[in-house]
Amino acid sequence: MKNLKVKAARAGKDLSQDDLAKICQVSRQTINAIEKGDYNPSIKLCIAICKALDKTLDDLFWEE
Amino acid sequence: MKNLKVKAARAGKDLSQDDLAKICQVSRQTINAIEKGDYNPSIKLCIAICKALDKTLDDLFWEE
DNA sequence: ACATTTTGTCAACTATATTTTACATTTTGT
DNA sequence: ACAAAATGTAAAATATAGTTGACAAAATGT
Repeated sequence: MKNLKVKAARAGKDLSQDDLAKICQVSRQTINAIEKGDYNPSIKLCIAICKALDKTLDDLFWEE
Repeated sequence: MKNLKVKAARAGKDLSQDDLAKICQVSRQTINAIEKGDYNPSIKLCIAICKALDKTLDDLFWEE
């Protein structure tokens, strides 16, 4: 399932996938794959994404 | 750096590393490594640990 | 309409998380 | 003191996250 929360938070900061990738020091394809879903990123990368977007883990990656 | 939050939450549920590993369907060594630190688990595993311990990602894996 | 940026996707490669087996040390219970 | 359970740790193997390069499709701006 897609991660629309990351996509929305990124849009809210007016960043492209490439921008966010550079901030998090990963490839653009990795960010794309995370938003696309069916992916299992590392906690370090999740934290990097959260900090770049001024969100927390619960905001962007928690699921009930 | 050690993850004492996971260790404490696990103790709070009276579970051994092996117990928690079985619930999360990973090896005992993986749980041990996470508590020991210097490790970078996947978000899925972090979520499984949180649910097993009735905590959230921010509770156990967030860092300022 | 055109140029530019952004996004989606693929294949082959590299790095590293996780497993399995195994053993030593520490802790806990009686 | 003893036995059993729990923890720490290590090496070799496997699974998969993340990279790199490349190209097509879609979106955005002028």
